[in-house]
Amino acid sequence: MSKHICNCEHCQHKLCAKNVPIFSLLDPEEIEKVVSLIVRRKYSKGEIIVLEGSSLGSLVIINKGRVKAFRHTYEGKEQILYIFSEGDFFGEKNLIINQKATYTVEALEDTNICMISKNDFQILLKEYPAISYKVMEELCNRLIRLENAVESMSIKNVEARISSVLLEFANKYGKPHSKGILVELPLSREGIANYIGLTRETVSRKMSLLQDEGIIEMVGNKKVIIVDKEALEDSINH
Amino acid sequence: MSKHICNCEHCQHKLCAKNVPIFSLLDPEEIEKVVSLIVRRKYSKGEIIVLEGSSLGSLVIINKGRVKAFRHTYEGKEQILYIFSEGDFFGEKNLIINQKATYTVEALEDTNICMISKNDFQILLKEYPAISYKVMEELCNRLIRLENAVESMSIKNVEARISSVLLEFANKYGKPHSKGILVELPLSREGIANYIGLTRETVSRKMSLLQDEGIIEMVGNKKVIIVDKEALEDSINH
DNA sequence: CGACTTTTTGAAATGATTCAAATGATGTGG
DNA sequence: CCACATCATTTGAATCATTTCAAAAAGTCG
Repeated sequence: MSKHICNCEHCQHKLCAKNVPIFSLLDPEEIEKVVSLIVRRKYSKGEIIVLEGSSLGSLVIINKGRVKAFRHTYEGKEQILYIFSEGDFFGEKNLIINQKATYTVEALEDTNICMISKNDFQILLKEYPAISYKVMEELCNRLIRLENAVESMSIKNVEARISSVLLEFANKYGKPHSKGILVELPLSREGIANYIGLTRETVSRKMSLLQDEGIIEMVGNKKVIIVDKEALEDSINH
Repeated sequence: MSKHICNCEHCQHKLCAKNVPIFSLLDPEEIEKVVSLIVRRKYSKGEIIVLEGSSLGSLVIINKGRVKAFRHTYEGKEQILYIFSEGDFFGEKNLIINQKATYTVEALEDTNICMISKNDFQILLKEYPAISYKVMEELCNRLIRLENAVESMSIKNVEARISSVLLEFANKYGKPHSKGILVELPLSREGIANYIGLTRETVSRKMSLLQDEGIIEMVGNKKVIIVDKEALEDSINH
C-alpha cells in the first residue's frame, strides 16, 4: 500500500483520488485532471443520497463512511443489495446505460462523497481506457457477489446464510482480537435480515444458536467476535 | 435492424460478428480483424461447455442456441443463474479479473459458439474502446437482472416469482399467437424451479393455479400461452 | 404404439413467519 | 454519573406455506 499525502480534514488533497480503485492506474497528472472535475458533498447518518427511480446523472464515489443500497418491495420490506464503503462507487448504471437508479442509497454513518458528472465521466472513459478496465473489474466483482447472493437465497439452510454474511462482514470489516476476529456490524439485526431475505426474529434466533455453539460471541448489539472462523466456514458447506 | 449478408449453414460469414452486441459499434474492417481471431465450436444438447471452477481462458459468444449457467449447491440442487442465447457472451470474469468460472454452462439445445482467446480479447479491448463500452453495458444489464433476482427471491409471494419468470421468457422468447403470446419455455418445470429457487412440485402447482385463473394456458410441457399479460404483471406487484 | 420421462396431485411434515411480551441495550438530561 | 425513556433484540407459542415423499396421470420420443 503506497503512502499518500493526505492530512486534510476531509481528504481534500488531490492525491486522495489515487486511492479510489477505478483511478488507481492513472498517473499523478491524470489524477489532477480527475480531481478538478470532482464535486464533494457530505451526508449524515440516515440521509438518503439517491432515491430509487431517480436519475442522479453523476458517478458517486465514497470517500468516507458506509452506505446501504436497497429496494422497497411492494410488501413494504426492504431488500438490501449492497453495502458500499470507502472507494466504492455507484450511479454507474445511469452513466453507462441511461438507466434510472435501481436502488435507494442511504448513509449508514456520516459519509463524504465525491461526484463526477455524467458528461465528465464519459469524457474520462474515452480519454483513459484504464478507467474502463477498472470499472469492468468492479462490475465483475459485483456480479460475483450477486451470484453468491442468489445461490445463498435459494439455499434452504438458513444457518448457512447467516454464516455467509458474518464471514463477509468479517472479511470486510474485521479486526484482530484476542478471542478471534472482532467485527463492527454495519447493519442491525433487522438490516441483516433485509440483506439475506429473512425476518429479524429468525436472524436473532440463529445468531443466538451460533453463540451457544461457541462459534461467535456477541458484544452488545453492534459487534460480534468470530471465535471459530473455520466452524463458520464449515457450516456453510453443510 | 440492418440486413446482414449471411446465408451460410453455420453462420460463418464474416459479417455475422456485426450481430454480436459487443462488436456492433465496429466498422467492417475492424469486424474482419475480430473474425480472424475467432475459433468456432459446436455442442449438442446436454453437453457441458464450461465447468464451474475451471479456467476457460477464452471469451465465449453464442452464435446459435441456448445455454444455462448454473451452480451446484452443496445440497445437490442446481441454481440456475443465467440463460444465455444468441449474441450473449460468458467467460468474461476469467479475462477481466482472472477469476475461475463461477458457474457451469450447459447447452440447452444444439449450440454453436465462437471463442476468442484471453490474449486476443485483451488486445481487442485496448485497441477498440468501443468494445469495452459495450461490455460494460452488458455487465450493467446483467447486474440489473441479478438485482431483480435477489429481490424476487426475498419476496415471500411465490406466485409473483413464477409470474416474473413467465414474463421474462415471454419478452425474450415469446411470439404472437391468436390467444395471446406463445412462449417456448427454455426450461422444464424442474429447470424453472432451479431458476427461481423452488421445488418442481411448487412450480407445477402454481402454474396450474395461473391456468385455472385463465391467465395462462399450457400447451404440452414445453409451451405456454400468456393469455392475460396484464394480469400476470399485476400479480407481481401484488 | 409402447416405454420412458416429466408433470401433476395428494397428504403429512417441517421450519420460518407472525404476533405478543419480556428482556436488554443505548443515549439523554438532570 | 446515574436514572429514565426509548429503541432494538430476544424469546415463546401458534400459524401457515412450502417441502417432502408417494403415487397417479400426462406427455414425449423412437
